[in-house]
Amino acid sequence: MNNDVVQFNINSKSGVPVYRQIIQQIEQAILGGLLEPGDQLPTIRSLSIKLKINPNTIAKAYTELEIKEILITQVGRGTFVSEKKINTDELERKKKAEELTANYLEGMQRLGMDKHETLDFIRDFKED
Amino acid sequence: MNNDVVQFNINSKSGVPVYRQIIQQIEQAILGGLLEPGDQLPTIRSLSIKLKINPNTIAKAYTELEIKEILITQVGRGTFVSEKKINTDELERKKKAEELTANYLEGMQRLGMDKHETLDFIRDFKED
Amino acid sequence: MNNDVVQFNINSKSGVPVYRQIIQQIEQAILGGLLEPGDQLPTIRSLSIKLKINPNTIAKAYTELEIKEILITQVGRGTFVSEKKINTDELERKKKAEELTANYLEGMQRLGMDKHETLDFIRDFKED
Amino acid sequence: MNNDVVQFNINSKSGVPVYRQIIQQIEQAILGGLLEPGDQLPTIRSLSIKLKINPNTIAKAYTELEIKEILITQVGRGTFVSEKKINTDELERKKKAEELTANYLEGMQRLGMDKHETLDFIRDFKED
DNA sequence: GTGGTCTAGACCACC
DNA sequence: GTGGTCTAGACCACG
Repeated sequence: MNNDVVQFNINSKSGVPVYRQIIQQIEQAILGGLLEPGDQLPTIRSLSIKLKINPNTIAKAYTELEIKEILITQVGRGTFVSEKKINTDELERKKKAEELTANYLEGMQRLGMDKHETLDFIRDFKED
Repeated sequence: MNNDVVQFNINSKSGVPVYRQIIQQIEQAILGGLLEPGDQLPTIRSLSIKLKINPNTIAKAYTELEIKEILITQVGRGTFVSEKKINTDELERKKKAEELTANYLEGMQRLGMDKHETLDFIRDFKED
Repeated sequence: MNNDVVQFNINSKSGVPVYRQIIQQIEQAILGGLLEPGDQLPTIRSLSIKLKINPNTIAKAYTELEIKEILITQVGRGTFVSEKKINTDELERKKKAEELTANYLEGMQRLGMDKHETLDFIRDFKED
Repeated sequence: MNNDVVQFNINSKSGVPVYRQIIQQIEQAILGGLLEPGDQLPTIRSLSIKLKINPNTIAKAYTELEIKEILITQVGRGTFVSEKKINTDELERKKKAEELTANYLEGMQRLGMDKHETLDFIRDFKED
């Protein structure tokens, strides 16, 4: 069995708090359907080892998502995607995608590329 | 003359320090050619009013860019893009673009869109 | 000026997490009108000294209330009662009072006092 | 015979450990005379089903009360209130009642009700 | 094994 | 001065 549905990608130099990067990536994974209601998330300890991050930092991310009722945690069992508040609706997803895209296009524009050039750049971009 | 070549876009909720966002956006603008050696930057006061940000924060960004010799401040005249260290070289620019793009594609993938769908999404995306 | 509108009363032996006691008492104070929108809460450091508790524990309580949009924090200024989501409505207050009362009456009943005896007990109870 | 003399009331969200809530409520029931020396307690299994709680948790509560010599377990027969150490003395009971009452009145005060209003509130309070 | 609480302490961002 | 982030480590509750 493989819990690694979410490929966490932490950039500790970006200035974005690590715990916030985790929150964002979990939220995106839920919106994108990678994580579905009832799915178990990696345990705090396993993720902390994998990402080489202090367990408390992972816990902080999970806790915030629990307060928002996006995750549910059961001590002794693990942390799961909430069955209730599934914001998987298409609108929310589109909104997040637009936000990401707007930010991205702005960044590329500052680097001197308009939308057309950016599209070309992505097309030539090697997927890792 | 118009100082508003750079369209600053500050997100105070992102967790990225504001001064760092300013630095990054100025650097990108220089790399992208929007700002050229000798160009004047907005004064601290005007930018602080426009972005509704504490002047100290703008000053901190400018100071850091001065230390990097990317900007030069001439007392009583203003702050300018340095003639010296222009990192406009194509490689640096491409590297930044690749970083931005990789992050972006990862985010979109988590939202359930592959490269092809993302390209479609950008094409349909209305520029603000 | 006196910030001590809320008389925090922490019982570290009760088994209820300290940070949760703080949360509960702040929520009650807001519902009861002791704390009003815009009011500043004691700073993390001052409260941590007063209650002889680690600042992180206070911060954890404030953070949870911020996620719930009950408090707003401005770094460098302090933490304040949110202007927006004021749950001061009478219904919410009554609900909390009923919860408290039900718990209390159950406890007294287990100690062998019915409602009538409990009312007598309260009447004779010396306020400290 | 009816074992349901004690109306257990577990709140798993309160932060108070479940096993501690059970202990407290049994102790209160003994102090209040609801449970008398020699009375049988519900079996671990039946209580775990009724309260939807892990049997280990019930066992932990009973064990701790055995250590305190408040309960006695007779293998194959069940768990009983000890004949020996009955802390039914009036002073102990009054102390517990005062503690409960002080906490309660503080909570109500934070919700904006003084002793008089609280008495009215209890009078109008419908017993479940 | 799981997550939760709390402490102590370092460093950062912002006013 | 304010709060925020992160680490390290101890101990607890629960399965």
